[in-house]
Amino acid sequence: MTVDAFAVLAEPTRRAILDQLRRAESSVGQLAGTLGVSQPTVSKHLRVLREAGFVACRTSAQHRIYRIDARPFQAVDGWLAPYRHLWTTHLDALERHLDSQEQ
Amino acid sequence: MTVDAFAVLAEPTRRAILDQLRRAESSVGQLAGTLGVSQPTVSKHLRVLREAGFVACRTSAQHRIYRIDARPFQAVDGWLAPYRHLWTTHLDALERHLDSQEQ
DNA sequence: AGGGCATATGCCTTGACAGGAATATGCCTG
DNA sequence: CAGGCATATTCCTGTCAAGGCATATGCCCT
Repeated sequence: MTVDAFAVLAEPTRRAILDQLRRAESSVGQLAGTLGVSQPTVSKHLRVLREAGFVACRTSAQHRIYRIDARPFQAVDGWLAPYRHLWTTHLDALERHLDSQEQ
Repeated sequence: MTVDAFAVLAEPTRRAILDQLRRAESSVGQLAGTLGVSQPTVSKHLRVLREAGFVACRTSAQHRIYRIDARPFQAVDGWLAPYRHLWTTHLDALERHLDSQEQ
C-alpha cells in the first residue's frame, strides 16, 4: 500500500469499480461493460486499485477475475474511527436508554 | 456539499487539519503554526473543507475559529458501510448470536 | 480615521492524473 | 504455429489542483 488510500478513492470511477466488485468478482471486460467505460481505462484504474491493495486478481484463461480485498478499507475505517463519536453521541444516548429498558 | 467528500480527503494537509480540529477548535494561524504550512495554504484548504461541510467557523475578533462538522464524515462512513462486513464477518456472527439471545 | 494584526483572495507556475487511440503481451483454440 | 480474444501498457494531450508570493479584506485599538 505505497499510495494513499484516500487518493485512490477520490476517483469516482474507481469507487464504481469497487461497488461493482463488492457485489461480485468480475473480469475486466465485465466491468468495462457494466460501467460504460473503455477497457484501457478500467485496466488502468484496476492497476491503481491493485497497487493500493483494494483488489486482487486471479487468472482464468484469458480472463482476469478481480475481487475486493478488505485491508485498505480497514485503514480508511481506522482513520475515520476517532471522528465517529462526533455523530454517534446521540445514538450512544439512545443505546444507553435501550440498555436501561432491557433491565 | 457540492464537492466530492473523498476528493476533499485525498489531500494530506486537509486530513492533518481535520486531525488537528478533532482535538480542539483552532484559528487559522494556530493551524498554520502547528502544521508548519503557510497561512494562505491553510486558508485555501479551510475553504475547501468549509464548502464541503467538513468544518464550520465562527468569528472572534480578528480570529476565525474553525471546528469540525460531522455530516460529511457520516457520508463517508455510509459509503464504507457495505464494505464493512468484509472484515467484520466474525463480528457479524457475534451480533447474530446476541440477537438470538435477546429473544 | 489610521495603523496593525488575522485572514482571505488572486495570479501564476508546476506537477499529477485521467482518458483516448494505438499497440504490446499473454493465453487459448483450431 | 497462426489467429483471435482479453487484458495491459505506452504515448499524448487537456484539465485541474496545490503552493508561493503579493495583495485585498475585515476587524480591532488608540
